[in-house]
Amino acid sequence: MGIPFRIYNTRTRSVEDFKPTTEGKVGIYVCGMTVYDRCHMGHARAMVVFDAFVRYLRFRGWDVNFVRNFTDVDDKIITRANELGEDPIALSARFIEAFHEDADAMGLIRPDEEPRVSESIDSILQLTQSLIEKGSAYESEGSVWFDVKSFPAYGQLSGQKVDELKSPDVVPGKRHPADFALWKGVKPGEPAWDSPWGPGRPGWHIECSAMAMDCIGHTLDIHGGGLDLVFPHHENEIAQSEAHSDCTYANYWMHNGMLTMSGGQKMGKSLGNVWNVQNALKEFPAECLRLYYLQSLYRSSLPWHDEALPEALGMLCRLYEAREVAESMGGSEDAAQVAKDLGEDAMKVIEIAESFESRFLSALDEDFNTAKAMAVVFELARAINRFANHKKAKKRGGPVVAGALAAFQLVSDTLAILSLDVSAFMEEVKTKRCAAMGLNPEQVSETIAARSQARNDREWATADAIRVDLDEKGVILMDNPDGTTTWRLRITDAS
RNA sequence: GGCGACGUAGGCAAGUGGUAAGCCAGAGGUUUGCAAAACCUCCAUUCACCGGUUCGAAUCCGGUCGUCGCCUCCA
Repeated sequence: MGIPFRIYNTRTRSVEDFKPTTEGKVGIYVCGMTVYDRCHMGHARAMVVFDAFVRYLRFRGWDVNFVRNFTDVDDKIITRANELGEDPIALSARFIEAFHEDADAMGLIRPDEEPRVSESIDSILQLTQSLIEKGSAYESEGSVWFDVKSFPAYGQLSGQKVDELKSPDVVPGKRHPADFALWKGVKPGEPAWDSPWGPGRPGWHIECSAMAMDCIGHTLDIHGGGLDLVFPHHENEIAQSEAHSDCTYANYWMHNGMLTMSGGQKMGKSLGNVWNVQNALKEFPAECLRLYYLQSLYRSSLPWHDEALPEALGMLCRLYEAREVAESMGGSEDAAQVAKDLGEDAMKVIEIAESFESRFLSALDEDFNTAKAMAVVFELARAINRFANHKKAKKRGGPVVAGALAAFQLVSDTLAILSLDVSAFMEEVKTKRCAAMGLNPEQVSETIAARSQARNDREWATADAIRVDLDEKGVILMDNPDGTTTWRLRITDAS
């Protein structure tokens, strides 16, 4: 069936009702990575956003065909391969493997299809041939160019006008500076495939059109990707696809915003400010990255800074702790009866839990507003904590928080946040933060045992000295009411 | 030069015509052997600036200033 939703369409610059091409189905194609290096935090935003979006769509009953490609034949790959003295296809295969490692570690669902350029050459050749036959492309010196002047609607997505583009490059054989290569004649040291125009390789944009139409059809419901791809990549995709099929190429264009650096710079390797996913995941749980991305609207630019992940981790811990508190509550009475006995804080939990699904999902239904949706989760967490202050909540509160636990499950089902077992999550946090801070968990435990002994002996001065010492190392102690001491690591840089 | 987006508290960030969600930081309090966590209270008469429309605008319109992205590979 599919519950209706609205989504911002880059082409019309407005939020629109989504209308599927086929009842109940969503065909979505997302531009994946050009695989010549590891996935970094900027790429990861796109991956997480569309991963969550697809989960949400499926949860809402849509039959989703999710396709995300690998561009494994490309100038940058060839350049990198030549630098390393490696075969380009081998190099990209290596980074596809690395991407899958990172994607799995981030908890991303695998797309239904992950086409690669190197495995789609036939389709690319057919599409190119078709464009030549239709008069939209021309061959010149072993290369084939798309004739932008033959496509009047060129620029519909980005608002660009062909003749007003900046300092076009001068390439022999091109009729118009904005014409772009569908097929590039072979050059020494580059991979090549046979074609009717001689050996060569696909151009810059043709691969996505070929793969998308292969996997989904002439008309995609949604085409996604980073905002930086709007021009020329997506513009060119539209031109070549529509010139070929005479169908609308994509009904909705959904673009995620960029990660921006605090100084206004973009994350880039030359600046030495790239955090790749592999390294981030050594220090932070995967859901921490998800929360960082999903706490803002997917199409806004998102500032990256050193405290971004620590802050997200703090938020995530807050949510998990609230869930733990709720899960630890017992009792089997009627919820309404317990609430009546325990007062308005209990009523408040029930009230927020009851309206949760509606508020949370309607936020996602309106342009996938995860920021707004997550705010409701925090409201629920606070209500639980407040309720937990009641002495009888632990014994009798279970029925009261049942709805809240269902709400957390909903968050997990749609956004894949709060999807872990609480203790497993806490353990992961401890392991990763210890590694990040260079601490030995066993040593910490021994030190804490010594302090517990001092506390038993009521030697407060000794106990406090140990606390201060550990605190300086970033270890924060929590003395529980039952006499045990648990600990966690400082995550925001307050020191 | 062209195209586009954005400018909401100390930082981040929702809100797109009806009187400012949420997170972090900060101050005070409850709790605690001391802490931590949690909870409570406080923290934007105001949404870059200037005009306009309206009973009413952060939200619509016009202008000004500023920031960013794209126009070359880019999530």
